[in-house]
Amino acid sequence: MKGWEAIRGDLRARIAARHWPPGAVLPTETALAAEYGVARGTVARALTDLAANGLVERRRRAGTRVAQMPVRRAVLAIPVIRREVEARGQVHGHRLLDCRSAVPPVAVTAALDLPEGGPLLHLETLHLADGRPFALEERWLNPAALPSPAPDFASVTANEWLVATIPHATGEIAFSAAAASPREAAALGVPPGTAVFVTERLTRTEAHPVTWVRLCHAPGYRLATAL
Amino acid sequence: MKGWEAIRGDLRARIAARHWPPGAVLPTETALAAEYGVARGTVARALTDLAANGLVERRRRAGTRVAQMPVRRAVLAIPVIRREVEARGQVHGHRLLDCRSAVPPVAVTAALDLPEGGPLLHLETLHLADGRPFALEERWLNPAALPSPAPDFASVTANEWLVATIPHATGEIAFSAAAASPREAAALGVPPGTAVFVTERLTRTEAHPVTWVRLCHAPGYRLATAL
DNA sequence: TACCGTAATATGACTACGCATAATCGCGGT
DNA sequence: ACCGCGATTATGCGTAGTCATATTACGGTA
Repeated sequence: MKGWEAIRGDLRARIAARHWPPGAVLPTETALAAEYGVARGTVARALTDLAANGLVERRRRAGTRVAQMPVRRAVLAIPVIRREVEARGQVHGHRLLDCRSAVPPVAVTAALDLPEGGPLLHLETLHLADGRPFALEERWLNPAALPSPAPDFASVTANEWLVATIPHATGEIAFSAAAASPREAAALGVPPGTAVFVTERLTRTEAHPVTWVRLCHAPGYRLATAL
Repeated sequence: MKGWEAIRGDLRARIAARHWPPGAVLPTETALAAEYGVARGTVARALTDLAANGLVERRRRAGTRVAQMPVRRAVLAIPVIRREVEARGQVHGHRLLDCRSAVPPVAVTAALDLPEGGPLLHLETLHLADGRPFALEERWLNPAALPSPAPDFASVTANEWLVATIPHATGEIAFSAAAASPREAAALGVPPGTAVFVTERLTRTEAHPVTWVRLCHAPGYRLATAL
């Protein structure tokens, strides 16, 4: 390896080896640039990257110092479900269990910041991996945010259709554990009350709230990442 | 706002507004630089940042194109438990339930990449929020990775002691849902079989595997973040 | 028409500047 | 000893240019 990534790597190693202990100020960009024989900008890139990863803290004039209690950041990739299944070497399938306009629970309208009582499009989809239940998706879609006509959600999952159609939206995501409701248990083919991993996601564009989803994963699901 | 962040924002907005639909190639850095009246490097920074966030894909010669199916990245901050409890406005406490040398299950030695049969330090800690059970921590520590003497884990949680002592380690983290074992249920004060949120973490330095932890969170726990 | 080598070109990386900004340091006065 | 203000200085950001590299497009040849 070479270039600014090599410098980043070397700095990482020296920090890990406590060459600069936590809290210590490390040399200035200029000094490091001289040491590595590169331009200041190159060292700055490496340091900026380390700062972005929380390994060091940088303040103007104060210099760069090794973080004392680094808050670990885990970057989770949240792919489309089909990708997730395919990444496990399985075949993805899905069945649309329900698709109609209905009035959502207050919790949903509140989360979406929509007036109470307005009907939303309700979808219920069962995702399959190699033909076996993988996750149950319950989704409320804001019709005002959808182009018309709405697509055929039996052939394309709402999940994929949304990322393709309204790709660049913001939102929140939350993970929790819950006991499977009778309905969820039946769909997933597990005993009621089984512990299931739940993902709840909220999506909105600048203009509209778009969708609220609850994904109920079949037992055995793990969300893993390096940190 | 101004500078490269303004350009990034404008590009984001134009992408969101489908000025460049997904899959479209956007103008060259040179063209954009001319349009915004800045140097190429400035536009490059904005584009590089967008690419890092998965909004666009960049390839040499091929140009920059809007991502078709952006993989959303959620950045989770994994704080020390005390911080997590205090962030909820509660008081953190902990009780050391167990602390002794023992031979861990094979799953643990395998995960830590240690020879089977070697004894590790086993800790069991109950974390409290406002005096009520918050999470049960089961931890196996590699004695070879610890400075001696080992600290008094009754007064400092292993969690905090480790981030302070061995701050810059790598590892993996995984989240799942499980039914509380009788022991876990008793410690958390819930019925056995209750669905609990489980965090498993593996930590190692360059020199040694350090620790394996399983955190069993009390019902109601949610791991949330913006995306 | 099919194939292959070469030229053109867009991004990636780096250098060497300069100015802006924010902290800190230190000097001087009280 | 304490306080305040200006000088100093390290990072942050931007510009302009060079070289490297990957990939495409094009044109010539079989």
